[in-house]
Amino acid sequence: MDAMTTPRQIKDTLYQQVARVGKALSSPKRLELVELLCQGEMHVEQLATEAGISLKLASAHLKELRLAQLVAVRREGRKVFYSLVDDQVADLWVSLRVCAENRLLELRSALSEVVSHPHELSALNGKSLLSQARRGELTVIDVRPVSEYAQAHLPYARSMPLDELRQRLDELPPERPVVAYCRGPFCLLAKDAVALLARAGVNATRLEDGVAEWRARGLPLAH
Amino acid sequence: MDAMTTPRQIKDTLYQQVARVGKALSSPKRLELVELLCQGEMHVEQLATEAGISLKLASAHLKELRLAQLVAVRREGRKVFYSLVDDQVADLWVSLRVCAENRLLELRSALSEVVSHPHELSALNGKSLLSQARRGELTVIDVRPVSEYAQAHLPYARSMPLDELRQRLDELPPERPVVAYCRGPFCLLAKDAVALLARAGVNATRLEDGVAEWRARGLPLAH
DNA sequence: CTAATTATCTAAAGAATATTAGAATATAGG
DNA sequence: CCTATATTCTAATATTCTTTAGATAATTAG
Repeated sequence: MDAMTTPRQIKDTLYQQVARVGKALSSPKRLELVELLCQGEMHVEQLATEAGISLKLASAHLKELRLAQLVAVRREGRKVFYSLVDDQVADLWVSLRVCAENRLLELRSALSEVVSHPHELSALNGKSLLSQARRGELTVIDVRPVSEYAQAHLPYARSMPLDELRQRLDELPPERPVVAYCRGPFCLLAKDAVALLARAGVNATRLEDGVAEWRARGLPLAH
Repeated sequence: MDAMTTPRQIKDTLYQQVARVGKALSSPKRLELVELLCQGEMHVEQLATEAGISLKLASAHLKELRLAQLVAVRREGRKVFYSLVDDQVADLWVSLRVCAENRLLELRSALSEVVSHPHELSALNGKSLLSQARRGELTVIDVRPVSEYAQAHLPYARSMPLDELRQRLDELPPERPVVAYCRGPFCLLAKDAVALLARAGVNATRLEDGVAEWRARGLPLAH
């Protein structure tokens, strides 16, 4: 079998290989796993729970991602941790999502249920948000689980996981606007946080970006 | 049917929509069609011939791309022309390819048969190539079919399709190095052109970039 | 109108994928 | 060594995707 001799065979091989990556990104559940991994490394059970699927199915999907070389595995005791191979994969996810958003109307209407309503911080003012946070003119809170905050977060952000937020309201500097962010535009945590804060009388807005979007814009992260 | 109420349902819808784009990019043949469309609009028969598939199959794949909103259709007489919806799609293709190249060893070894051997112009020196071409220190030739050159090409490039090259060797300024490019790293045209030129005693090198890669680098194109 | 060209649609076979359940493997702790 | 835990592997089924062939539709030329 002397494969790979004709131009056609060479080309077929090339596109086939790229399609392996495309195929890895062709399943909704796998995309959700990739987005979770953009937040940092997680073990299989965490991933399965967050994505709302069985541990076995999560394992199968992660295997696919591993075959496409998009994720790396690390065993620690009984737990197996997955992580993105590098930031390029996170960027690819962001590009794919943005491309889909810009094109598919159905996606936009579904997204409107998450982002819902106006006065979200448009993604563009990242730098001004950064300088306002630095000057202490507003409080940036990261409402994801602490483990994700610990791996990477926006500069000047403090960790206030959604499920602790209610009890920790007094930690917020009074009379100062709050900006909450979570895993990205598809994540519901920040939306819930903003609703909770609003009910408590706090002036709160949501930043749609998560760490992956932030980094894809070329903005710095803290660790 | 009051779908789309629970958070889980909303999320599923979102990832499903993005997966539609991922799925469109999960087939080798569709990727090849996308790369061809990066060169400009083409009708179905052209696409089928270039990709080495039947007209029917090409039509079916193009339908998939249309459903994912990646391509647009235009009818002109009996011919149906397809084109990329916008440059963002071309950028996505380039990102996907680069991501795959950086990750999959098999792809790199297959690619080495196309790019083969050393002294290719590394992609990075695009700007210096541009200024050398402007000063007339080297001749840049576009060896793709004229129709593709006509839609977009590198600045200072002249059209010298591969199948006319042999007869038109005398058009090349003598004693000046030639740089040939084609549709991108996966395309064989420029490689063949360089081989042909070398046999004719011309100092020729290949530029791996095609117009999509060139534009994705933020460099200007001519029309 | 008819014939020829170009492309899409429909249907069907075969290949590949998603999902689930049960068995197997690796590790930690007793 | 034995047990519990965390995960992967295997096998099976339902679904979806790719590909081909035949029928159909749209357009142009005569």
